[in-house]
Amino acid sequence: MNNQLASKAEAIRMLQERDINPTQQRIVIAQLLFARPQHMSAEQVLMNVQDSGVHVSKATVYNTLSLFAEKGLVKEVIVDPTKVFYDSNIVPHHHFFNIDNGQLSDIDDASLQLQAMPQLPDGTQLDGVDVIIRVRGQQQAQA
Amino acid sequence: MNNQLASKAEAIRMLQERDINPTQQRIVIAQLLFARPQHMSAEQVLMNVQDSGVHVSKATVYNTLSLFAEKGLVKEVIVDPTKVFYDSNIVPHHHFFNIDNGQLSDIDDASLQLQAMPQLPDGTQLDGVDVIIRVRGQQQAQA
DNA sequence: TTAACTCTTTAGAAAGAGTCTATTTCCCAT
DNA sequence: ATGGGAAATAGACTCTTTCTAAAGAGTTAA
Ligand SMILES: [Mn+2]
Ligand SMILES: [Mn+2]
Ligand SMILES: [Zn+2]
Ligand SMILES: [Zn+2]
Repeated sequence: MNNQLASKAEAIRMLQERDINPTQQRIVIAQLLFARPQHMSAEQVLMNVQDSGVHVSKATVYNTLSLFAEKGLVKEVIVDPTKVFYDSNIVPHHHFFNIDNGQLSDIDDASLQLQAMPQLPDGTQLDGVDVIIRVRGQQQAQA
Repeated sequence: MNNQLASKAEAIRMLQERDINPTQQRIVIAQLLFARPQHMSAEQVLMNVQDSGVHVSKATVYNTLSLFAEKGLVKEVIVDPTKVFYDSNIVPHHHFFNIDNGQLSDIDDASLQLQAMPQLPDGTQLDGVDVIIRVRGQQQAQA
């Protein structure tokens, strides 16, 4: 249903652009994530990579996702108290989160703007703004 | 530093208003939470209640916080991947989250408005909107 | 070629938040 | 007092994430 991967060459290029040593495991995880803009949990990454025949350990998946987030290749989305989502779409945008089925989806950036940025607490700098619109309804998760 | 409790009578009244049977444990947790608007984790609630001399189990703290959330007495704030915060301020408002020290603070509601509500995904209803402004800086957590 | 070195990966143990279960306790109506 | 439903409890358990100690890969230097 979702088996397309980004090319190996493209994955390597993306890693090198961010000064990430393109190891086998990092390449295959990048090919999976950057096949298209998507939201994946660590467990989904692990299962998808293993299904593709490459052996990657759980620790490496976590290490790699953290590294990618640190280097700005993916963005962590904190919205479900039970797990972190990694977003391969790093264009600034916000999210719908369906609390009935756990589905996370992007909000068209044009359709949501903040009126103004509030003054930040003293001595702090802006890191980012996350808007989550929680919705209910639709079928339960189909996984 | 933070020992004031809401009165027992007030706590009981708040519980009864929401059709919650005012048991000993629920009353003392309510006295703690509603002493003032604040954000607490389950663990903080457990420790504070136990410090006050009342014996309450971990399971009861979780059950009670879930019940309060379900009944609308508190609001869950999902912002830190390692734990849920319970907000005793249920007036609609948004949050600053300091990723360096884990501090959660309220944004004055007047200073942050959404320009418009995007169209929701088909077949879904609005549950709520959470805006989190992540900031960096200041000392690490003082706990 | 081998040795040394650094970086990465790995299995599995460990940590921590949250949930579940079986039992006991509490509270109230009779 | 007693019976019964609701709530609380200890502690086992689950699940995500992190840590640890050891093995592997790749690179450079002799
Ligand atoms: Mn959790
Ligand atoms: Mn976690
Ligand atoms: Zn997204
Ligand atoms: Zn708040």
